[in-house]
Amino acid sequence: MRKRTRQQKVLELIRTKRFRTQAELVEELRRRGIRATQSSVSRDLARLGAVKINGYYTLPRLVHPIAGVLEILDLDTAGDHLIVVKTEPGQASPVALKIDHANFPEVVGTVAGDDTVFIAVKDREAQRKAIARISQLFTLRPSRSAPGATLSR
Amino acid sequence: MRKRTRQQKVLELIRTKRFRTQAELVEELRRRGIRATQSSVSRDLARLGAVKINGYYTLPRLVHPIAGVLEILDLDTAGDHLIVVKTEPGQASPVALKIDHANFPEVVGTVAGDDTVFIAVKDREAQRKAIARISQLFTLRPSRSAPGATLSR
DNA sequence: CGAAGAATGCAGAAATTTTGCATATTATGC
DNA sequence: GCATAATATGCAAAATTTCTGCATTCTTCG
Repeated sequence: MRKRTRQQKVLELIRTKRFRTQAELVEELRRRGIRATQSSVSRDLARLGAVKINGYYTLPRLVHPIAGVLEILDLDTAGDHLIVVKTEPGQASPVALKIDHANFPEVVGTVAGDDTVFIAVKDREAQRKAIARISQLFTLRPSRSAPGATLSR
Repeated sequence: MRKRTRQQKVLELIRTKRFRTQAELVEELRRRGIRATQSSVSRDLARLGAVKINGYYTLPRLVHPIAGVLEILDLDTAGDHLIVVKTEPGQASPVALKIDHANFPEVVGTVAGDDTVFIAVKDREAQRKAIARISQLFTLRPSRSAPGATLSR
């Protein structure tokens, strides 16, 4: 799909460079062979949760966790029916609990280990929706690992 | 969507009447204004987890002939390779243990959280059989959520 | 207020899912 | 074992959903 690669690139770009406007991003994307419009970039940024800070687009990273707001370190998929969430050691249970409590219709069930939560979903569509919902529930604090691989959609 | 209403009707039908063949179901659906083919009904039944018991299509989750000591609250699937069982808090382990102990050939492995068990199976066929077997092992005590709500996609 | 930047309704394009047909595979009765 | 009924499935077309760009409106900030 086109959207995925573009979003991935957008992610990578705003992580490595500074962009003041969406037009600049469009320009840079084009330069890298990805044709896109401002509308799409606008929607991408929204979906990625990027915001303009000090005039530049940034992925918000919380330095200090807000009390009551749980952090997750990573969010990824395995096949169409699983979502895997990584947390700090010992945080898997509270995270799973919060997901359970949210009672999303897309979520079939969760299992928590120490720093990992497995979330079973019906199908890819449910997976997609669940990811969207879950990422709303927590603050994502990306670790040093492979950039972008886990944020896109 | 067409699929949803049809599946809903199929669900309702096999709950209220007895159907020996998919052709009968097709006929009954047609009578109620829903045009469908055997192929679709076949796929619906698979998706709904219905199985033929004693020559009639039945929803295994509505069948609990043998009363076990342990209770489960819900039994659902995610894809072809997972079965998800919900239990009361803290009951996941004993439930998983019992499943393990039963040593069903269809069950590849289980993981228990606090109130959820993931059960890995080889394929859809194994999944179906495992569901039938597992639901025999326990008493199903459905919570107050809409019946079937979790079965129809 | 005015201009630049960003968001959004909408219609067409693209991608995904569903469906029915034809047919393969499996179950059933004899 | 067959013969046959019943069910499952590969495939291409149809239906549905999602995405995209354009045009336009809404926001922001000087």
